[in-house]
Amino acid sequence: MTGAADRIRGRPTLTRGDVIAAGARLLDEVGVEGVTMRRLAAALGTGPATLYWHVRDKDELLVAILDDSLRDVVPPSAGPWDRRLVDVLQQCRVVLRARPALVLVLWSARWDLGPQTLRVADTLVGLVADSGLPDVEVADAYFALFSVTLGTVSAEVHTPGNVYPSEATGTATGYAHLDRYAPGTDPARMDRRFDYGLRVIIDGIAARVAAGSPPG
Amino acid sequence: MTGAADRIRGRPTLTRGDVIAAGARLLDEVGVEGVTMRRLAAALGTGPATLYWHVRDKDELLVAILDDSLRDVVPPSAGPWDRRLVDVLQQCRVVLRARPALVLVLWSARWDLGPQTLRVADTLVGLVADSGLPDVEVADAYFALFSVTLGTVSAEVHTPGNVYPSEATGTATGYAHLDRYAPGTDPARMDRRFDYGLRVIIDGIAARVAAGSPPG
DNA sequence: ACCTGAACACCGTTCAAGT
DNA sequence: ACCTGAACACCGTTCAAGT
Repeated sequence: MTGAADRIRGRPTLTRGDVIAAGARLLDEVGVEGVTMRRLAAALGTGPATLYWHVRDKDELLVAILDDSLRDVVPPSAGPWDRRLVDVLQQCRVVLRARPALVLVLWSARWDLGPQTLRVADTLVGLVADSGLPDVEVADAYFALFSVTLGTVSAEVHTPGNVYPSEATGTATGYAHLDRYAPGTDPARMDRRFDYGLRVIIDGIAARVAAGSPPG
Repeated sequence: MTGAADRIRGRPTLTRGDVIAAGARLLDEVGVEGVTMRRLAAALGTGPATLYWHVRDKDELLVAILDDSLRDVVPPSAGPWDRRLVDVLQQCRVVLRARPALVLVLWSARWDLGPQTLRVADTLVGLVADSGLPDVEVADAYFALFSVTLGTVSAEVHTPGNVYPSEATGTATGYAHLDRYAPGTDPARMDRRFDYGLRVIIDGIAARVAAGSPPG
């Protein structure tokens, strides 16, 4: 009784790929907290126990969905290192914003991630290295860029349309600097803020490279 | 029947402060995933329903614990803006590393946070403003520093002793840049990485300020 | 004002048993 | 090899009822 034979009749055998694809679809439909082993099973017309034949646990499922999502990230083949870097990180942001649950998977920073995830990470680290930074600094600089990218997604996803109180009410809140510089996280601002974050880090990298050896 | 009168006898009345303090203690003892309304109730010798008289829900409890934890963060009273900034962020890192569940609360970036949390945020934004950056850029630069701080805690807390495979096994993994630049997240490395992340952003800020008007 | 018991509507995971 | 039902050991939250 192979899956293929089954698929010819009305009773298709579930594959690991089916489970992951359905998981991704569920993530898109019901959001972060809606993804449940039981709900996923129901969407596949089976019981929760069945899923555990195809994936070890919920965490492995999320790692697999992340990997599948990153398949579409394709680095540009030409251009200066910083433009290519920003381009790839922008693609990552788009992918992660659509499936915010995956941010937590990436934060855990284990290295038993899928091949697509590692491919993207490898690409990014390579582009940072192209800056001319000393070898020991490459991973550290990569981490800063990575943090800003995941941070942007985290901030914009949890509370869309999130304006700092003094802007909304027009009255001061008693926190002078917050009132003045308005660190809200509404979508329009996060677009600018993401680009700015990457830019300021890239400027910092360029300054170090230009200085020849690391200052301060 | 006031709380004070009760406390004189053996039957002290529970206060909101008691619940929050016990919550913080539980967080320290059992870690992120161990903090449960039911477990917290048990630690206080009562049932879960009782807690809901003192806090609206679990989220409000975590916001309150975060705020209480940040009470100890005290900005240095003198020194150049960048040294003070790094000092405060380092204190934040220490507090958050002890209670990693709170990182998620901060990422959600709502503004109905406690007074201590807003005080620390206000201080940090003020210090960034002291750099001389144009007003519109202050919140953006703050966000980059904030991201690296929370990112560092996230990465080091989820998987302590997390070395990239090629370092552990001595064999290449097929990802050339990852193999070469070894982006592991073990504690010793995260110490350096945190400082580096802040440094590279501060250098970027300084470069912008020096340039007079923002480049690129 | 403050607390309680009991319930509602869920979770992730395991495991013996089926085909 | 793959699936199932039923159970285990939990969750957060609500609510009528008690003192």
